[in-house]
Amino acid sequence: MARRRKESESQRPSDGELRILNVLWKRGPSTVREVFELIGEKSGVGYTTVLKVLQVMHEKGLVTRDEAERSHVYTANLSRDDVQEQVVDELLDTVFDGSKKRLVMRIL
Amino acid sequence: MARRRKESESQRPSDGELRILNVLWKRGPSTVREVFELIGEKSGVGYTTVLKVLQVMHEKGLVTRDEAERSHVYTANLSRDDVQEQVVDELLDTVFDGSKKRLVMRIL
DNA sequence: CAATATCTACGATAATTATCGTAGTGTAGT
DNA sequence: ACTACACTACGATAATTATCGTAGATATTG
Repeated sequence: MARRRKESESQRPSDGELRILNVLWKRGPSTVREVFELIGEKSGVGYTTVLKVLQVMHEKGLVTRDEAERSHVYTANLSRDDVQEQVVDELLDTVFDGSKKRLVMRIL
Repeated sequence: MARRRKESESQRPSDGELRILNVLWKRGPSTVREVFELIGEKSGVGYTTVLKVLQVMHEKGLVTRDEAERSHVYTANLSRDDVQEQVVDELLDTVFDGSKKRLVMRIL
C-alpha cells in the first residue's frame, strides 16, 4: 500500500500549464481573458477552464497574481530559460537516451 | 457537465511509458524483468509496477507481446523516430513557441 | 516431493489533470 | 435603478497515471 509519491519534489508543469506559461512569457503579465483569447478559443477550451488552471498554478506558486484590479493579472514565476532546460533534460532522458546529437538532428 | 475529452485520439505516451519504450528501443524485445533491471531498480519502482505499465501499454497497442514463453516478451510497437518527432513537435508548441532555433540553442 | 522463487493477472488506490457549471458579486449601459 | 455582462471562487467529476498487494500458476531446487 506504500503510495510512493513525490509529495513535494519540484514537478514539471503539465502540458496545459506550459501552454499558459508560454502565453505569459510572450505577452508578459496577462489577465485570464487575455490568456483565454490566445489559447482557449483556438483549442476550444472554456474560459473558466483557463481561469481554474491559472488559479491552481497560483496555488502551486507557478505564477504570481496581482489582485489590484477586478481582473487579476497573472505573471509567470518561472523563467522561460529554466523551464526550457528542464523539459529538454527530461526529453533527453526519456526518449533520446541522453544523446543531444540525436535530438538536434531530429529537430532539423 | 460536458466532459470534453479526447476519447480516442492518438495520445502521447506518458513519461513512464516513454522510459519503458526507450529500454525496448535500446535492448530490443525484452521481458518485464529485463526492463525492470534497467529502470525499476534505479528509480526505486517495484517489479509489478513495471509489469502493470507494460500490460496497460499492451492494451493500448503501444507494445506487442509474445506469450510463447512463461516470461512474456514485449516489443515496442512505435518507431523511435515517430515518437521522437511527436514529442519534439509538442515541445516546440508548448514551450518554445514554435522556434526550432531557440530549441537547438537551448540544447547546446 | 516440498519449499522457494518467479510470473502473470487483476484490482485497489492516490495523485494529477482537464474540464466545466453555478453561485455570488461587482460594473456598465440604457 | 434595472438589466446585461464580466469576473472570481469553488466544487464536482472524469480520465489518466503511477504504484503496489495479493492470488494463483508454474518452475526450480534441495
